[in-house]
Amino acid sequence: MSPPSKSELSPKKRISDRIKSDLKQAVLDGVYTPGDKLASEIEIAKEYGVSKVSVREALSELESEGLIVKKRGIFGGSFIAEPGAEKMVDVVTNAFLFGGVTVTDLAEFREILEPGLARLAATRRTEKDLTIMREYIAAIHISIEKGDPDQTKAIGFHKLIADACHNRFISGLMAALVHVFRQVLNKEPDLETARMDIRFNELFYEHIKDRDGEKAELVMKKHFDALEEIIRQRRQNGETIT
Amino acid sequence: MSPPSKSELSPKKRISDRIKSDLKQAVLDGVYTPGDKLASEIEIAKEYGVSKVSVREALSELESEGLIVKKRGIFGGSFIAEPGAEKMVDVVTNAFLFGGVTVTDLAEFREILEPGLARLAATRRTEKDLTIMREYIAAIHISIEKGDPDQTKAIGFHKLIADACHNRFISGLMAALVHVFRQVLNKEPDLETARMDIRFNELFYEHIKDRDGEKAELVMKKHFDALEEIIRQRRQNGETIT
DNA sequence: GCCAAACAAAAGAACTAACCTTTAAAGAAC
DNA sequence: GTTCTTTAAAGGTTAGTTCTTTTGTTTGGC
Repeated sequence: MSPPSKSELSPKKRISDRIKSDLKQAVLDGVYTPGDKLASEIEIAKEYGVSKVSVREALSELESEGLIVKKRGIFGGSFIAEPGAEKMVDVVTNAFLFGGVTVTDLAEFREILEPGLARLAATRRTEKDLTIMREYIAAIHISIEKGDPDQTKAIGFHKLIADACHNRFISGLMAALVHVFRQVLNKEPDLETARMDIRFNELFYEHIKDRDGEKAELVMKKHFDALEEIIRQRRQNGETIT
Repeated sequence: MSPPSKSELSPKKRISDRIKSDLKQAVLDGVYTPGDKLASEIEIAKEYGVSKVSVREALSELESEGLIVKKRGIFGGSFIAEPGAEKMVDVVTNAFLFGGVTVTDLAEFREILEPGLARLAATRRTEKDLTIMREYIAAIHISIEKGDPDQTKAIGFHKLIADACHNRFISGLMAALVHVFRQVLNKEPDLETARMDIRFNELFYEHIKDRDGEKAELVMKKHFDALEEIIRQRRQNGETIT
């Protein structure tokens, strides 16, 4: 019983699908640009000769996909979303939560990717990137002194490194990964790990400041090795890790 | 699931949002597992005391997010989607098309990531992975002999390498990237490039077969260097690249 | 007996025609 | 000038109904 080669004939598309792809194509064709306001639901319905409900279905799906933003009230409507890979966060989160992806998968991925990002960030970083990193490190120091070493904060530094690459895809992807890890991570204050992380961050900052991609990459590798060691120890202590 | 940052107070959630998050939570809680059939739209509507239009809106969005699959006809209904990061393809495509991501961004990302994948694949690959790669190479050879060196096929090998890592996230991500590049790539037959690609693929296959991660990584790096050189030459010839 | 055509029923897809809620501009009251 | 109230447009929701798809079952012809 061979599954009929995926999509053979017409799975009888919904009209909402037609509206959706029309609108996507219109954006690609430059008919709409971010911020543009679409016609109202009723107008679109008339235009297509369909009911308002079908239009709503299309628009709702487009919104859940991050392509448009809906606003209520007078002078509300549907607007083409501003560029930005924010929705990547949700999708990666979904892929993780519902797509059979494990934390181990994600950790492995990061271990492969991030040393390379470190190297790139060192060559691309601007003064502004450095400033943001400095401020971030200072904030973590304060939280450590307060005795509240929020472990979910340390990981945020990795997003800053990604941002310093000045590559929108990389920034979006890392934002998503950081988001997932924050949800999953052990939230109990752990001074020892926090101190290790901050030392890494500071060391890393120096190499990035010096535009030393080689060392930045190496430090990142060592950082992941250290994390791996911690995980291994915890596993031995019987802690379960997804 | 969206980060509560942006929105401060109650942007007066829609009821479809409540149904959506309820269902997501139910899946996370293990109430439903992949393949499970949900109650019919009418039943869910009664259960929540809302209209079935609202339920449809929720379910349509969930389907567009890849969480459920809807089937029509008797014995149809809504079913929890099988795990698999297929939807990642659409999201990454969207991030690229509508999120201000350029082909250059993606190429850069691949250049950073894939050498690492090559190394991992060499250590993880199974006999089955090798068989699939062999068959793929053979198919490309045939297409070259036919004088139809489909350039979009060569890139498919990168997906096989990713699959050999046996990491669902990596597989999903590479599927998405390959998909985008296939849409963007020059589709004109180019025998020279095709021959170069196939040589790379064969070389790569050997290293993976020998479980030589070191060499596999190196070959991948060189492959990207070569591609970069081609791009640079084309740019000098005045071709525009997104 | 066997296979094809017709039928039946469940569930999603779509429509109609209302009414409710939100929201920000604009005007009124102070 | 500031604050309160009005108001209209657009999205959000509802109820009831009808259309379409799909697959198991039945029927009928051979």
